[in-house]
Amino acid sequence: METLAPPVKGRPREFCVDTALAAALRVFWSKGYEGASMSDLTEAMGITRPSLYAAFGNKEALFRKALDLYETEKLAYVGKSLAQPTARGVAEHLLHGSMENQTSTCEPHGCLGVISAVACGAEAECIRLEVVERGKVARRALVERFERAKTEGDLPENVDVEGLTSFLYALLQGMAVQAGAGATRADLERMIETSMMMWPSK
Amino acid sequence: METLAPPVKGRPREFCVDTALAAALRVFWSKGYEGASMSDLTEAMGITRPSLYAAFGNKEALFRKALDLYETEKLAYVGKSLAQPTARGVAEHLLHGSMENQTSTCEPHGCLGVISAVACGAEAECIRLEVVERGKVARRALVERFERAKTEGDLPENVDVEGLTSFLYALLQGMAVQAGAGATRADLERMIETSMMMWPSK
DNA sequence: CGGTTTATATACCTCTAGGTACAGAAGGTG
DNA sequence: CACCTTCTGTACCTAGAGGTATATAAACCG
Repeated sequence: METLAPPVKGRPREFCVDTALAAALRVFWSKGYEGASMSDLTEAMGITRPSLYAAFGNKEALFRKALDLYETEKLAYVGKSLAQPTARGVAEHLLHGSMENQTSTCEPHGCLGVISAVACGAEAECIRLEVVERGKVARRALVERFERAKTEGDLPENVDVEGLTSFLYALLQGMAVQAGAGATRADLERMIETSMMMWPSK
Repeated sequence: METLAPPVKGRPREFCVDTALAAALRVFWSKGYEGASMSDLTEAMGITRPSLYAAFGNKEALFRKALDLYETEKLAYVGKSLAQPTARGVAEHLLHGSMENQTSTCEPHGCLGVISAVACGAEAECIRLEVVERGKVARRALVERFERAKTEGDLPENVDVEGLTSFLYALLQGMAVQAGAGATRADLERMIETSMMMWPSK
């Protein structure tokens, strides 16, 4: 852990960096990178502007740290999903995990990744590229998992793994859009159930 | 048509409103409502700022007109899709039409509706609501079409129509996200083919 | 205690956003 | 021709964006 040897020189900061970052994440999550203004952020984080800059660098660096936090904390279910014994289990776990993540009553709806991957202004372009890139990494893991499933015999031979991955990804992304637009958990449950009824079985 | 009785008083305008609107649509389509600045718009439309305001009102009104144009011109395939004889045909036609619309070589990728339905700043909130609302209208048409399909016997009795509609909608939305993130037409073709292999049949 | 270091708070910077005032140009009409 | 109406172009407005200079406050060290 990084809690070793805290440089205790100088005036101690009056806020908790992790708490403030969590607050920033919630703002980005609900408004997107560009939609979140520095004033929104400082207000939600309960700190002043110079404190924010001193602790996090600038808006872009803050966003990246929030994105890291989102991945490690809110997307933890992805790792568990990939570890499911069957391809069907992977898909099911992923869809349910995503649904829970996106329809929590105490956190913003929708998906930070999807919100950020959709184009907005020009200044956000490099942010967009980074988010898309992170998404591609996860996608590759999914492709490999399904290829393994094929060799293990729990996916039919004639299934196009790339196509199936894009399909599942589309469901996840679509779910994020719908959750952001106000779909309820029950709505998404029905969607998932219908989807899983169609999932290819051997 | 509205070409009747053009008020020929005063200095004639030096640009074509329809052409300018089409240019504005392309800007909104690629950058979203907030991402498109007035300077982006005037430059693409080839007119000055006061001309834009005189002809279209303001940014929001311009966007709504662009959205109308998008629906009537770029989403014409939706009507044709709903007219397909079978539920499977409807889904297939919709997916292919959407793919073509979103991966044209001469127009922006992705879907204006999805870009605009994803949250950004606070000023865009009412725009977002309008776009979401328009999406719901189309969704209802799809639900009705699938209910008809069920009575006509080309969808299995046990299919949850709402769930199936959310499912198809998710695919369309996911496709838009992927197209915006750089997916090629070939990528989407494979996704569609895989999806249609799973489509419920009687 | 004074000196050093780091955090806070106020007040400010520049730049761009959406939007507009106003003077001039281009057409019809008497 | 003068006159009225509408469009065009420059130049401007206000508000808010991201970011920072500076003075002060709070801890340590010697």
